[in-house]
Amino acid sequence: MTTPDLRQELQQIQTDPRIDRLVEELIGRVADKWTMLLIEILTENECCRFGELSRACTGISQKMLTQTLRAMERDGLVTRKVYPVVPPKVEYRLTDLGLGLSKAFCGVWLWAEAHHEEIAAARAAYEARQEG
Amino acid sequence: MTTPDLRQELQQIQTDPRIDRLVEELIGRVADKWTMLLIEILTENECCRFGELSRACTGISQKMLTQTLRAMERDGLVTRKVYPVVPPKVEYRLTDLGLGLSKAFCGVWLWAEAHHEEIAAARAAYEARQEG
DNA sequence: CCGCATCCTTGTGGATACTG
DNA sequence: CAGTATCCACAAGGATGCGG
Repeated sequence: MTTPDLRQELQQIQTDPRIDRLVEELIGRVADKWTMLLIEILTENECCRFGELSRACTGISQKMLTQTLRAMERDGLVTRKVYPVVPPKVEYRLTDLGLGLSKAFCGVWLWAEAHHEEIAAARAAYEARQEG
Repeated sequence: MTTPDLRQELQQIQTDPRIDRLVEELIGRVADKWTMLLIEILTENECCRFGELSRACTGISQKMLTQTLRAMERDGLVTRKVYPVVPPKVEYRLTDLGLGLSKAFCGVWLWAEAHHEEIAAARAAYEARQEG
């Protein structure tokens, strides 16, 4: 697995506390389950309608879907194109900014795919320890 | 900035829906603000006491700190070592698993550092559009 | 010093029903 | 089809006080 040392790169960034706060807030906004899933989906099929997203994003409620998409649009991660036809047609697609985030998330997905068994094991071990 | 194509790697993973659900759940667990911050902090200073973490992790409440650390311990991301002394002394440090996640998060941090201004701009533009 | 227990407030998110 | 609006349950999360 190819893992370059992004860590070093990160270490070298000047740390202005005010910017840190902004960045942390941004992380809080963007690092949530639905946002990550939607970005994944929109990376795989470049252009999606509301209903497609709704079906692809298993378990999400209409409300959360709308809400998350709005937030992403606001943050410039996706564009929302409305066609003035009946029945209505709305298309979502990632912006370059969103695509960048998608790439950044790849590492996390790969990590999760690679280690979910280890984590299940760790949990089992933890439970076992509690009982003893 | 060095960004290898992790995307391709990710694409090639076989997608068993059952595993996908596990992975998504894992993402939901791990992709939260406090977890990410604590991992950052524990990457920078390898070994931390409770109080240190409390101070380093600005804004976190005692409760959330304990809760998050427990969850991380349960998932095998950190170890918790208790010294039987008075006053009590407890040390936390990342496991190899936790360190791997730390690396995976680097990309997201870098992205956030690099683009927080763009996002602020996107938000401003969005607000402006709403008023018009 | 580390952390659990309790109370209480706020917000998150699901279900349902209704519109252009 | 693509939402908005409303209601409601539950859980997240802060504040405080106590205990090993």
